[in-house]
Amino acid sequence: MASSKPEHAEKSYLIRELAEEFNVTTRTLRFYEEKGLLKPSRIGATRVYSAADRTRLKLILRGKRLGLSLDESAEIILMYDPVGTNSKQILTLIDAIQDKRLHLEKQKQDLEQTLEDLELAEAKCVESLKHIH
Amino acid sequence: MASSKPEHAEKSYLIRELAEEFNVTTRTLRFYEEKGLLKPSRIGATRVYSAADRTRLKLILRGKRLGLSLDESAEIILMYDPVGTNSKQILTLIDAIQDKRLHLEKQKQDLEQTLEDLELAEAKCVESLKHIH
DNA sequence: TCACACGTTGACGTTAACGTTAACGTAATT
DNA sequence: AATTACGTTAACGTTAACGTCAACGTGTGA
Repeated sequence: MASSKPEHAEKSYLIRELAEEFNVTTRTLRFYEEKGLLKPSRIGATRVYSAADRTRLKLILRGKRLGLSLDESAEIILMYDPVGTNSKQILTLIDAIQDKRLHLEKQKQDLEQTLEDLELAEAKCVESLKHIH
Repeated sequence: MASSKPEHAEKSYLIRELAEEFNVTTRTLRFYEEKGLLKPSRIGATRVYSAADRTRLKLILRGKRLGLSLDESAEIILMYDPVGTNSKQILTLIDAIQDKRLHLEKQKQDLEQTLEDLELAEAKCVESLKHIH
């Protein structure tokens, strides 16, 4: 085989492709890059996103749906892959993770409470419908 | 008893009290009022918040912790007490409630996924600590 | 060759949710 | 009477997360 292409090259994406897939604008992707959340490589000037970039984007957007700021999402993403091999740094990281988890657990409670309330509200609506007729 | 005070007057609050209890600034409370989220009564010029106001504030802040905008929280709060006696309006409301519930259910999934991820990240950290020593 | 679709980098505009400052009134202490 | 502590309105400032130009380069099919 004379081809110079590696057999298992990782999938890569152009800015437009990623934007369409996740339903964000290209401006958004460039903005995330400015903030250091994505670091696509380049071919000439045009950005080329790796599978890892895609995953990070996914996580960012998931964070957004949770109401997290971009910085908070960035923090969390950093927690996912081990940065420091130093044991002191790891301990710090564990602390941070536990903090975040506590916060999210609280959020989960709020969420469940709100869902309950809405369920109740809906039931009341249905009930009042019965009595109208 | 010659007292003119009703025996079971509802509890009321000054702006400072509410602000301190919920750890927000008085500016925030006034801002919420501008947006129509709170409607304290007045004694002269100074605001007097009722128990109902307090509850609404609680709901607003719960919404914030979920990442909702003030407008979204306002919507939800409106869902809690029946506005329209009209059956068409009630049907519309039920729809809106179901929409919101769907959205929150999605958010709950995101949240649980993130919690799982963090749990895993923490476990990895703990593990790597073992191998350092 | 020329339009056209796609990419790029600035740079200014916009909205939400308050913060901050100014300028003032009022009620209780000192 | 003066200070202190609280309240008020009005208005401008700030930050985050993009939107929206403008001005330009690049490849490709008619």
